[in-house]
Amino acid sequence: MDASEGSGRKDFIRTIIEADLKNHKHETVVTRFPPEPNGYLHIGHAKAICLNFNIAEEYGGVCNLRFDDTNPVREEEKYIQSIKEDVRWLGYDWGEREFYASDYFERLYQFAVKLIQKGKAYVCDLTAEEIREYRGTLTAPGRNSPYRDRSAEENLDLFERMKNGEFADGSRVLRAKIDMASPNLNLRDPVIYRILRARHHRTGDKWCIYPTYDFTHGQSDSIEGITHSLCSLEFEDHRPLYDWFIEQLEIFHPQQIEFARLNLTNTVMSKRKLLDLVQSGQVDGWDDPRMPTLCGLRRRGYTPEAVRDFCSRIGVAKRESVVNMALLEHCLRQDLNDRAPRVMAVLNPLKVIIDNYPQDQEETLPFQNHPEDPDMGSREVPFSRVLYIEKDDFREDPPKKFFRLAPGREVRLRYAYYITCVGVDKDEQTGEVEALHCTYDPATRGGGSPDGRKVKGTLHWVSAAHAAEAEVRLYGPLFSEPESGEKTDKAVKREVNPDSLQVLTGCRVEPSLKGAAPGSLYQFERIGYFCVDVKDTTDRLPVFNRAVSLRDTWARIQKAQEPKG
RNA sequence: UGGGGUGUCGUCAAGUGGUAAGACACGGGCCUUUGGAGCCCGCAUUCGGAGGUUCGAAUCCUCCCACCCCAGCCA
Repeated sequence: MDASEGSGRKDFIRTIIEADLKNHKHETVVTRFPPEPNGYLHIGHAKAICLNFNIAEEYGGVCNLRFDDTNPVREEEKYIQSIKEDVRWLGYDWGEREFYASDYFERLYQFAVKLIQKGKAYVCDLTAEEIREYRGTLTAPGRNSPYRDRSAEENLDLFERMKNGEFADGSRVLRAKIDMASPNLNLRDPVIYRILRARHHRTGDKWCIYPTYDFTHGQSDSIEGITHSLCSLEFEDHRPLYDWFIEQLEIFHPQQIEFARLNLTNTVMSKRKLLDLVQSGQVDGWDDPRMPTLCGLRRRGYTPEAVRDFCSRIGVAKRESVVNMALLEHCLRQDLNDRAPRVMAVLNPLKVIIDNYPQDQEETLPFQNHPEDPDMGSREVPFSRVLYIEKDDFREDPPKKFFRLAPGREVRLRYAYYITCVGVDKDEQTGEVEALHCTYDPATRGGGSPDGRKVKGTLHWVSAAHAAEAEVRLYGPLFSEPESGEKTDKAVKREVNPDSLQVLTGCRVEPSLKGAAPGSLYQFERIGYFCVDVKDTTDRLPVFNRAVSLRDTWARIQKAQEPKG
């Protein structure tokens, strides 16, 4: 694998792990991906998933899937299903190693009891507001709770009664007894258990007290024998607390290593902001193809291979960064270039009549499914007198470097014939071009020229009488500005990019696309990669989502030609 | 004004005292029955800043600056 080959391309986490293995600090590697089942996974999670699962595989270890389900009011079974589906889709298999923090509730309770017995935890009757007030500030130390010095016996009794449901929700908490003057706020007697009468999706009504995340995560890692607990930067401050629990409890000590989470240009990554987009109706649900969610990317046409390639290319480090969306798109193009069958589709049809092609004649022409991969075979595509080409492929008054069709100009129809534009039909009122008249050269059948003459352009086309109708959805960046406001709240309030979705109706696709399987991927030649939409495609009308466009050199030339202003 | 982090090309990112990898993007060329793909070339005399140590520093020392995280009974 990558980690063992190459010299300079190992990230700091793998460097640490290799040292630990070499020193025999650990003989094996156990990692985990620990999502909270309260939302859908996005590309940022994919970074963590790939990191944890790949490391386990590279070093001959294992990776657990563990749901950190310690807050029943926010978590739901449906998220567990979607998370499992997404991890599986990415191509990872956790085998039997599917765990739940809630499976450890009994043990966690015993851990808490142990802390109380050691005089390291106490039941506190302060209200939430009072606790906050007693905590102090960033610069001022906190004050001890008046309940801090209760005896172990009293604490044990109270804690048991908390568990037994004798007290009202929120009336008391169990706190670790550490140091109210610590400059690290996490060490100022943090709450480790709260009373919460909420039905848990897995343990039902068995518990009315729940451990906090801080009291759960590290110990769950310990219980599972996680050697390297990889998490995001914001937990750096919590590490001393987790270490304190582990030491007090005298249990296996996993090593936490923090890395920077993924940010991407022109989108947002936080669950809250994504939820805002969904709830405000600015997008069409979690799997809207514009969303950076895994279900959104999947529906858009992203492949797990492309996502994994992306995750391996972005690297892992501690500095916070924003990766350019162009890299993600590049990964998809690279993957799909090899695998997507090529087809013809005309998004904005312009009628072309081949004047010298016999009225009632039609024929079939062989097309390669992939010009660089003969193994993908070929197909027959019908040709006839009336065709459609792309509106953009004709200019009555062509600018410099425009290689496509124009009056008097000859171009090649892909795999078909050379045609020359001999006339333009226009609407008398508007002057809009309605159809083109062309002549074809029968000697160029298949697209080659026996006399060796060259044409500068090759156009895609469909036969009007044979083509199928389709709806095509073109997607652009969710937000128009690169810094999409991972940092500021107003960013989400800003509307999504008005050009993020463009729906094209009346598109014409070659007949082989009739009945294309939902989810299947194609390259529309000269346009981009498209995925048959799994939700809205019907028997009568296929819907195609543009996963990513092809690199468009002409667009760049045009842009360069634009008068600057 | 407390604590914890981070600062290397437009964007990611290697480099850990021996004289700045790679990728994306960008620019140029070749090739081409996708203006696609592929191929070739170019792209940081410089590593947040200023001093210092050293024959030699992005790497060590000092000071300074900028940015991020922390005051949930969220995770």
